[in-house]
Amino acid sequence: MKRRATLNDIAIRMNLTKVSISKALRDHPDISESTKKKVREIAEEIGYRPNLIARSLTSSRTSTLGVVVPKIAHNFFAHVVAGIQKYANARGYEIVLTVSDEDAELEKKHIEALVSMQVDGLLVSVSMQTKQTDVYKWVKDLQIPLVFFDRYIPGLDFNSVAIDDQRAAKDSVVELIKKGCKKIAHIGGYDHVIIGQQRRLGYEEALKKQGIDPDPQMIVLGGFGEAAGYNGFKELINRKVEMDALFAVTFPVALGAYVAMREIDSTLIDKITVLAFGDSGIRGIVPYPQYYVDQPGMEIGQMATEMLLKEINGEMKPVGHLEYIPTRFVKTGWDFPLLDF
Amino acid sequence: MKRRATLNDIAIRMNLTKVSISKALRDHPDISESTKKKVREIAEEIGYRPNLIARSLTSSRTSTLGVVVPKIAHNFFAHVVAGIQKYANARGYEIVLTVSDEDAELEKKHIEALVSMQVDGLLVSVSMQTKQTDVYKWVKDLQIPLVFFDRYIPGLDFNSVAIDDQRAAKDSVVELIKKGCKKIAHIGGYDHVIIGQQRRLGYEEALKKQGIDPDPQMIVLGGFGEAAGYNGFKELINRKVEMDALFAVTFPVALGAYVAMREIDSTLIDKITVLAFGDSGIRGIVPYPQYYVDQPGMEIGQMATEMLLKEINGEMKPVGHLEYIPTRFVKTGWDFPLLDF
DNA sequence: CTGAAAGCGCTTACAG
DNA sequence: CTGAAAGCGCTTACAG
Repeated sequence: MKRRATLNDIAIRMNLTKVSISKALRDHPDISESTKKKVREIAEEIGYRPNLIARSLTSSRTSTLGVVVPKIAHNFFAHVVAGIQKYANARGYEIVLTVSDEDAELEKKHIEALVSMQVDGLLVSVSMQTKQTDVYKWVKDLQIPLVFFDRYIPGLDFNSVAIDDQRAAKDSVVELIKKGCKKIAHIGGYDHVIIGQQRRLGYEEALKKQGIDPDPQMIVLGGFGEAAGYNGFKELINRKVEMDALFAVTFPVALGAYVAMREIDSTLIDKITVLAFGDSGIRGIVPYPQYYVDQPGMEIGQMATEMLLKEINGEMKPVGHLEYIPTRFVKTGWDFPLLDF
Repeated sequence: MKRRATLNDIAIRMNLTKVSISKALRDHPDISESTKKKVREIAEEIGYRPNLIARSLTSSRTSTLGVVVPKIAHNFFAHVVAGIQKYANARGYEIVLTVSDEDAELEKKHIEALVSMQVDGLLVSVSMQTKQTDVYKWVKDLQIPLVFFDRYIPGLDFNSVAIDDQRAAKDSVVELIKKGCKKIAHIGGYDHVIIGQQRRLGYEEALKKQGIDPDPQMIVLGGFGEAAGYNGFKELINRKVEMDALFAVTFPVALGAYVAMREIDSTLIDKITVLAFGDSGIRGIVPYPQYYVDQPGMEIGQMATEMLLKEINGEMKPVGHLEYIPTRFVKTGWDFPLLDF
């Protein structure tokens, strides 16, 4: 095995000390151009790469960001991570990615591990189960920059980036009403999960604004996944609710509802106009759901990273600022730009 | 700011040296149970967490794996990363995730950065443009364990995990023929990209096996994205090719083909049986493509990580072994287990 | 423009 | 069972 080259290897060959080599390589003004040139040549020749671990120990910076997501194999979070990567890499940071799998305990462990790794900052989207905030208070004590994205914990003075769920829900449901839908049911998440609550509130607000009294019979709460959508739709049918439209809290919920419709009476699929939060991730061959709220994952990731780097560089303070990224109300259509990978 | 606690802080409080504290915390047999207990209590009390950077510098292990993927916001790679995470975390490793964006230069830079970070091993899926193998030879020289997944470079003696593209293509096309399809066109990738070549070869092999002579007119090569599918299908129509089935090299290619069909004559959508590599990632409301080859991303990620850890632990040698993960030929259907997030 | 000294927080190997 | 010594590869702060 080739032992990895160190500063000293270059120093010996040049009859200098490692201090000078270190400076030369970092383009420090102390060193003459001719020396720098020579150093770079030899470094190249022997394949020298700085040991970032050693550098981090002295500089107390790792140029590394810790990320915690609830899931990675989900279209939305995959896009957020893509946005984080893009922004961070362009600025010389690498990403340590961890997945909590919606488990508050795992989330805590990952944050502790990332702090132990001395990441320069943290980007986290909390799991749906997270109620304890001890870890976050500990992170705050240590003054480690942290920015929440998508799912945040209010009241801890961390900055956050998210979409304005309540407003997006309200505006979209208003659009639906304007397009002629009169009886809009809602299959929602849970009220103890912030996005579930806000989307339900937005839905009710929209109805009221349009002079419709929200009917508790038309609302089913129960989760964010396919099963929740399936069970929710069956429950609406059990209750003999009449509807011409359905507002689903997430795309998987809409999907579950479609499965239920197909089971009950497949003509319902074209009779009920569905609005869901989140893109299916596939366009062009599926005309359902008819409308959706586009959640710009990339932009959320980029903005969160931008804010985090500002905190790291002392250009921004953690003051509990919540930055909203605008969403779009989209009709599922056939014309869209073709992507070439 | 609370300065982070170090071994020495505990040592001073206990009138011991940091060496003993280090041993106690690592449960070294040298230390008495009572001392260990006391050390752990104080560590807990003052919120001590080991500085992994310092530990890595002495132990020359980081418990960190470097990952390079061409894309992250793609269903398949997101699943691979999920599999890597799951397996690695369970064994005490963290993941540094990088994205090459299909750019060979970026891929190289990321690998260099990961090596500088002293990762214990590398998991990489090469970009489609990668032709230069210098970096990989350099990694080999340094004896850093590396396992390729999905997209590999043969001939460098690294182990790899992938699906058997040729065989999966062949078996699936044979199935299609058995189901009655007689004129199967193919929209393929490029021959210089290994998966493109293998899938085309499998397609031709299947036809021959079933006594059909492959017709070059029925094959269009041109990429792996939506645009390639769109243009490919138009080209087939230009050539006045008659077909009752289409084998698309990827799901996006199938999607692009569907867009073209809708433009040309939407009844084609039900007349042409489409087989694609890769799941749409959404089930239940889309009956298209009618068949697909399921690529088990999770399992690929897990197996690659398992092999990498074996190399790191000296239980496996890099000998150019290529491990195939089985795929499944699936009919797109309505019944599937409902996921609850 | 170059270098000697000190240290980052930890572990390893050796001694008692 | 406990500790003194040395060092991982680098950077910082100071001196010349």
